[in-house]
Amino acid sequence: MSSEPAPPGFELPLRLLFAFRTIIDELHERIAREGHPDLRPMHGFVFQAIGPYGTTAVELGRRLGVSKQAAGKTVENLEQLGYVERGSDPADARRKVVRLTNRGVDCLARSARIFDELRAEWSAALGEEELRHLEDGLRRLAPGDPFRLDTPRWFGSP
Amino acid sequence: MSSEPAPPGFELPLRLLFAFRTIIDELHERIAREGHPDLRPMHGFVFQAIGPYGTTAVELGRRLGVSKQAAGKTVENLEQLGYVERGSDPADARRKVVRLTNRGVDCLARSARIFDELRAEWSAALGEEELRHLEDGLRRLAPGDPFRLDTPRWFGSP
DNA sequence: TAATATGGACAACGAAGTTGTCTATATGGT
DNA sequence: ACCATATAGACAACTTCGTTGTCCATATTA
Repeated sequence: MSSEPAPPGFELPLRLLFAFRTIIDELHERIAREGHPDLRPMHGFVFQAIGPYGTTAVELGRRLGVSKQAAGKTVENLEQLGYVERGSDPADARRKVVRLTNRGVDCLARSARIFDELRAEWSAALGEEELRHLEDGLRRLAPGDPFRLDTPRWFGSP
Repeated sequence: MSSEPAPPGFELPLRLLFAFRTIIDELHERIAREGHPDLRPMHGFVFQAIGPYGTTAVELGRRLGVSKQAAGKTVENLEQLGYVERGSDPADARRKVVRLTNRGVDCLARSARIFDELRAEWSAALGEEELRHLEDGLRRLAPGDPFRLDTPRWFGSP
């Protein structure tokens, strides 16, 4: 039993969002300094969704929770920025496989490293024990694969 | 020292976002069942930003971290939905005060109640002690007022 | 009183999603 | 082998929601 009153319920979601933003903004800032200034916040996650072996626009759309057209546009953008390239699949003439370029792989690697660094900083600030508690709590509160980041859709219109 | 290896750094932000989405989706679902089906996810926060005494579009934009024009459009939408109304300020003929209608107040009250209910459910699932730890950790990791939810802008384009 | 600052409206634009439609290619049942 | 169906991708039109730029009315201040 805690003697102090519980905070209002709306604080928790705001804190969650704010903490998320803080991490992503920080990542974005650092990766911009490392030679990727034209990346948008969610691109790192798109790279993760593409993966090292490539995928197709349709599959990417499924993973990200958006339409295949939207995924196609994202791919087009990333292609113009030089992060991905499209090739044809010899086994299926319909498919066009999206793969990371060297620049894309570089970005993905840097992003992973910076995420680890950020986590290490949080661990130092909070204590590793406490941070694991936090992660564990989040896992229990919202179980499942958090990878479908279909935020645009749900943050957008009905 | 923990003997198990730390999870990859990118898991934490995904968990944060996922937990946030879970709460907001749940709120949205419940408040739709209580007579507010046309509310979009962030409208509850907009109501909070308007507050019980009303505000102006410019001030609302400042609070939400968007341009005054964007805030004005949001107000227009909410006005058409019957959640807010605009009146003139006798003390300043330039200002048009945005106030919640009865329907808006009802929605705000329900939203606050549901947020509290959701927090209570999380408290039951996790233990109040643990939940407070979690909230406290988030406060320490991302200190400051989390109310500026300028996600649209930062999730959008550069 | 004149210069500046502020609130609000209108227009044009951009980013990123959506649905709908079309073509090309695989796949599977008869 | 063939036709029906399913899938991948491209293109177009539209919506939503943000942006900047401009303009006017009203306060505020030098």
